[in-house]
Amino acid sequence: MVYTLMRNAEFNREKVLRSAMTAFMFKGYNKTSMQDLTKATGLHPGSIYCAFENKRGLLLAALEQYKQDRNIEFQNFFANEQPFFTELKNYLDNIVNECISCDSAQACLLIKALNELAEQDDEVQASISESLTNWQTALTEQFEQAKLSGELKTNRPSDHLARFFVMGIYGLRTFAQTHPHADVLHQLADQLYQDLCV
Amino acid sequence: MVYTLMRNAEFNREKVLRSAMTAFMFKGYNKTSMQDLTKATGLHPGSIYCAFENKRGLLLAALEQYKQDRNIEFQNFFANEQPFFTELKNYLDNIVNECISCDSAQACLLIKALNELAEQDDEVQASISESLTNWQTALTEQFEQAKLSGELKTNRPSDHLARFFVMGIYGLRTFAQTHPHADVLHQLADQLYQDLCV
DNA sequence: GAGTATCTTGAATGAACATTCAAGAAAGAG
DNA sequence: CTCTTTCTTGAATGTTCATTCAAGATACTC
Repeated sequence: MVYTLMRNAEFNREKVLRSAMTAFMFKGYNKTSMQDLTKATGLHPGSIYCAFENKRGLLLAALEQYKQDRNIEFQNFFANEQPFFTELKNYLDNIVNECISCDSAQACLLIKALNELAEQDDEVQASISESLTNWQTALTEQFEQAKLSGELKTNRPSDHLARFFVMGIYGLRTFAQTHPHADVLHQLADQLYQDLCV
Repeated sequence: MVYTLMRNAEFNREKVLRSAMTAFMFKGYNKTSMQDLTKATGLHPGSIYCAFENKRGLLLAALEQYKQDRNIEFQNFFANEQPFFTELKNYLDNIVNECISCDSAQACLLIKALNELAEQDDEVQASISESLTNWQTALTEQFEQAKLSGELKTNRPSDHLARFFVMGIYGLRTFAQTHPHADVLHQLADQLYQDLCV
């Protein structure tokens, strides 16, 4: 008797991870209890521990899923179907709107978790830093491409531009948490855009 | 028999609040236990509850103390004893060095608590937002003064300059948590400075 | 020095928490 | 249909936490 094919877990891993993501974004990692997570994911404690080892493992898995989802979103914004400046502006506008919404589900899990856990957990810190660095690199490539195509004229190196842009977005997201008027956020984003693209 | 003058609390309020500040900055509000706080402050639970109502009250008091301490620091940096550009550069350099140190005691409690608690606690959010707005206003005044004295030549309004500077610092502090090379932080701060003062 | 109002102490309390585990359900193989 | 493996379930566990409170210590008034 050889048993090769056995039962699979019944839940949808992506769905579960996206529910966990929103739960973590809503209350932060520490304030999100296992009870919150069982409610959000629909999984029972045992299933979570079986699939993800523990609460921290669920966070790490959710971070991976988040990273993947945001990557796909990024590729859609920079599909090279429109002029670079238009694509960059749309991308930034989207972030500004997420900020304005004040909806925790539209925040950035990476930044949120980084701020909460960077000093507490080296592995989480490393995972997040890597994702953010990849994002920064992807932006660098976009700036570089725009320079090569002649759309972007500047003597500043592409990686400096990407870095500054990233810093601006970190700042924007924190600024948004002081609940400023939407105009203020638009103006700040616009200034960031001008600083990079003129 | 009229008893007017009674015993005072024996602890030094400022010292206690500064200890609490560092404890909160080290682990964040939620992860800092009352046990951590009794160790850090040297106070017994009962004393803390008597003086500050509860853990949250201690945070609110610590935030007030932090705000006051940072205000004094700000006044020292902008004492009008040196050219505006020098003072601004020194101020920014100081922040960059705090970022480079990776010492949680040198982080910004306001930003840290804002990121952790903004969505959870309206009163804490309001207290922090007010402090940060005051800081921004103080910066606006410095830019305005520099324009009046002819040191700063720009057609951008002072409050826009201050806002952008503040956003940059929020961004810088988050960026620092990804542990970049010190040069990168210096370069980012320099670019922020250039963008405002040219 | 006696009396009293106030502050200090830290063990006790109960709630909330992450995690475990044994019993039950389900599905593929023969 | 039966057996075995795997997954699911959720109550039980032990820990940690914020908070309380009654007993003790202290300093001021008269």
